[in-house]
Amino acid sequence: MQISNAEWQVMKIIWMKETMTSTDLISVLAERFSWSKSTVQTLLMRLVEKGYLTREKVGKAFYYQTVLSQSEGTQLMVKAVKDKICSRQIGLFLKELVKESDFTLLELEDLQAVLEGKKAQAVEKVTCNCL
Amino acid sequence: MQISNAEWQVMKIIWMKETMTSTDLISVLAERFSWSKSTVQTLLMRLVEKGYLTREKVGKAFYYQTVLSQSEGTQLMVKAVKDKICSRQIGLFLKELVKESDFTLLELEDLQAVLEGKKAQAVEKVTCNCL
DNA sequence: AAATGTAGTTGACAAATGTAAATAATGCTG
DNA sequence: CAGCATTATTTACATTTGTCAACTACATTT
Repeated sequence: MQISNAEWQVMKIIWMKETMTSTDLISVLAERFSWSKSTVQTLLMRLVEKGYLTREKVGKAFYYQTVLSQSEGTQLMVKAVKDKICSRQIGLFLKELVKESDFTLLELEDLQAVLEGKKAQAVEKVTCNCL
Repeated sequence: MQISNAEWQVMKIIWMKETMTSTDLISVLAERFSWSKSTVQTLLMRLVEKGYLTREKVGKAFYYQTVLSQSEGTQLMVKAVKDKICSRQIGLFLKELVKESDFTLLELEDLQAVLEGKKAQAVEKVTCNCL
């Protein structure tokens, strides 16, 4: 079961805060996308049904927390990308994404190290995975 | 207008070959996903309507070619990812994607260079773009 | 020309997604 | 406790997406 575009936005916010009440979510998302409260509730409902969130009642309001961790979410995104673009485009994809993003020095070094490690398994020519 | 999952699969194939007849597409996609010919035709039709493909009749069959180039497609994917995951996760995302992919030595060096260049703009802490 | 094959067009339909109004339930306040 | 305010549930509906079968038009073969 997939996480839709709108649902990703909800997940992102909750990951930021660990746990949140629907009221908070509603106000954040109304701010960011002018979604109505019903819209947010629907999205929350669906995410719970899909098993990506749980909620528990504390007082009058529900508190939502993620079942899927943020890094698991990131993994899913990795899979989705690998599924949609040709393996030969991954290099370009990475390059563009790097260009358009910010990193700490630590991250950059970490990534460089990973790339360095990859050199041992460097390939003559990347095999296309879509033919 | 978005490119759906199934539509990406079609685009991928056409990008591989520059131009293809629906018959070829149908056989490739039947092979890969057991889609029926109608399914493929529908997808082609939708992609043409969305303006991502054009077609021209040569003899009895249509030849489909992309309007959106493959690298433009990759750019779209970059945007989509940036939109869906928090900027703080990009580092992890890249790392995982690199781990799970193959590269030529040239690509690896190219990427390392890009990262090297990024160091000049390294940031103390990546700012979260979703709060 | 009639029959047969090929390719393309229409129409369909269920599920998923985006979006929200209306209604109900629950807890707080006077 | 009655009424108000707040929060949650139901219902709704238009689009988009995944999947096709049925039907039509064009080309080819007896």
